[in-house]
Amino acid sequence: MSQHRPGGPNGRAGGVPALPDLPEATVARLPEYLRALHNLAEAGNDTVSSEELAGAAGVNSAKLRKDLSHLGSYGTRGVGYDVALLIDQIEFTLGLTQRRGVALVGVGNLGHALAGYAGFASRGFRIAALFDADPARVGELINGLHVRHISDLADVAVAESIAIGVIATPAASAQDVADALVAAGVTSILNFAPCVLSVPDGVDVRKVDLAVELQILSFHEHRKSSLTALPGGLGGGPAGLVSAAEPEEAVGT
Amino acid sequence: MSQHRPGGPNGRAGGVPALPDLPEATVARLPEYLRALHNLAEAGNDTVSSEELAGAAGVNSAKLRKDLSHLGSYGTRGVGYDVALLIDQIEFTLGLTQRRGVALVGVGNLGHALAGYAGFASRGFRIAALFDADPARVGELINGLHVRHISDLADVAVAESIAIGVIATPAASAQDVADALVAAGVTSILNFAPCVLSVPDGVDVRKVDLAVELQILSFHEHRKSSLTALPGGLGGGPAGLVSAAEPEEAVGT
DNA sequence: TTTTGTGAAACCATTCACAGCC
DNA sequence: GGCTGTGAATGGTTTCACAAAA
Repeated sequence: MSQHRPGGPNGRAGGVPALPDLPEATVARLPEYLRALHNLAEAGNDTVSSEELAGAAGVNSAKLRKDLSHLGSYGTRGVGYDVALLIDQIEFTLGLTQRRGVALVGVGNLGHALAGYAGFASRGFRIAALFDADPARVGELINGLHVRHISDLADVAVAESIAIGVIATPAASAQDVADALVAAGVTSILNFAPCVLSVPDGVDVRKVDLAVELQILSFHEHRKSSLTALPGGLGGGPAGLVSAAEPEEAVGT
Repeated sequence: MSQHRPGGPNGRAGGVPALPDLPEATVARLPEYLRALHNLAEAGNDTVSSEELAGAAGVNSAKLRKDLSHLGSYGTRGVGYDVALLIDQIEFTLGLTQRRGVALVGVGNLGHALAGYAGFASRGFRIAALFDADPARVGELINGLHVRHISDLADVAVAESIAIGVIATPAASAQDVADALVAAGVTSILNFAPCVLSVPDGVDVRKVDLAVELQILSFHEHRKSSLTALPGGLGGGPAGLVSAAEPEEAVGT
């Protein structure tokens, strides 16, 4: 599987620059750079150095530069990066120049919150439809959208040109929902249910499991607390505030 | 890197096996194995092969075996792993044998949902206190807990022996909240606000950004749709259901 | 024979350090 | 002089393939 397509050196004249395929690790960081850049732009910065931008995104500058170099980047030596230009570059790369439609399935506790999350709209997505399997919830109005029954999924997905499905159901129904999404032509799924989904090749699934995040933190807590018992000590106490002041100003959600 | 502590084969009789430090990638997968194991146990399995367990956890078996070998694992050649034993091992490693207290700050849209999320309680955590900066919300009863003002954080953190803080506030206040958590002695933070936090050494931060997940999916959508335009084609259509049947049965949340 | 545990190989990601350009 | 872009070095992760154990 190793090599990418041979087509190679992407300095093509005309249209689309034919997406060089980026390392996954880089892709996962681009959204973070984008957020930091938007903050900088709002604060009135025209250019930014790799050092500054890296700081605002929480990475080191070498990594940032290497990441950006993969996009065939647009920096100027001795100066830095043009903020506006870089925003455009990254938004194009992430496919955010078209606002993608998202279907949210499961309007329970979490689904309800996601449906109301302003961060989606403000970062390039449009929640286009809400679904639930429970007939009692169908018709409910959430954030300006009516909840529809999941059996309507296929019709709505086409009509609203849904690209991405978000599953916020209990684990027991998640696979059925995934099957329905795939059958409706959805090829990207964000899964909040704590279970593994199986989907055909060509469909991407990303999983977010809130309890897993806590468990990972728990591991480190566990390790830290057993270290304090050790000879070397490592300074056990609550460690007075050190937090370096940050340019990061943050737009409201 | 290769070798763990020289003390090696940890069939020690008495006390704590003194945590070998695991690769981060392994730590991040243990919770997934644990979930799969709980499902298997509920389904009545006593033992499981690496192949089966890997399938249920969505990884390949070589990776699973290497991960488990880092815990000085307890498999039997020719047979597989003892499910109950492995559950204990992983729970111990993750520090889940003690139920950790969690403070949740910010009871807006998302915070509200997190406060009601049953998955936390069922997987080793106890939401011990809710906080908000908005006086209008203080006193509100959510899922059996009263919302308290954030100025009480330090007192409550000690009284309830809070180990982990969850930030579900807007980005603009997240750094202040993080500072307050750190000052109160919290050394692990799960941050849902879309911003970078700076914290002293020794404090762990994990970040979950819902919009970032969608943006990563968007990238792959973008790539897929530009590939369909290419000569090779790669089979563009919605691809009929292939989803292999899975043992995965899933406990309700 | 089945299945684990693990060296060795391959792969991917991060960091270093500096040449090249502004 | 300052800063980007990038080869080369390093370090971590995944995969392979098989010896050893039950």
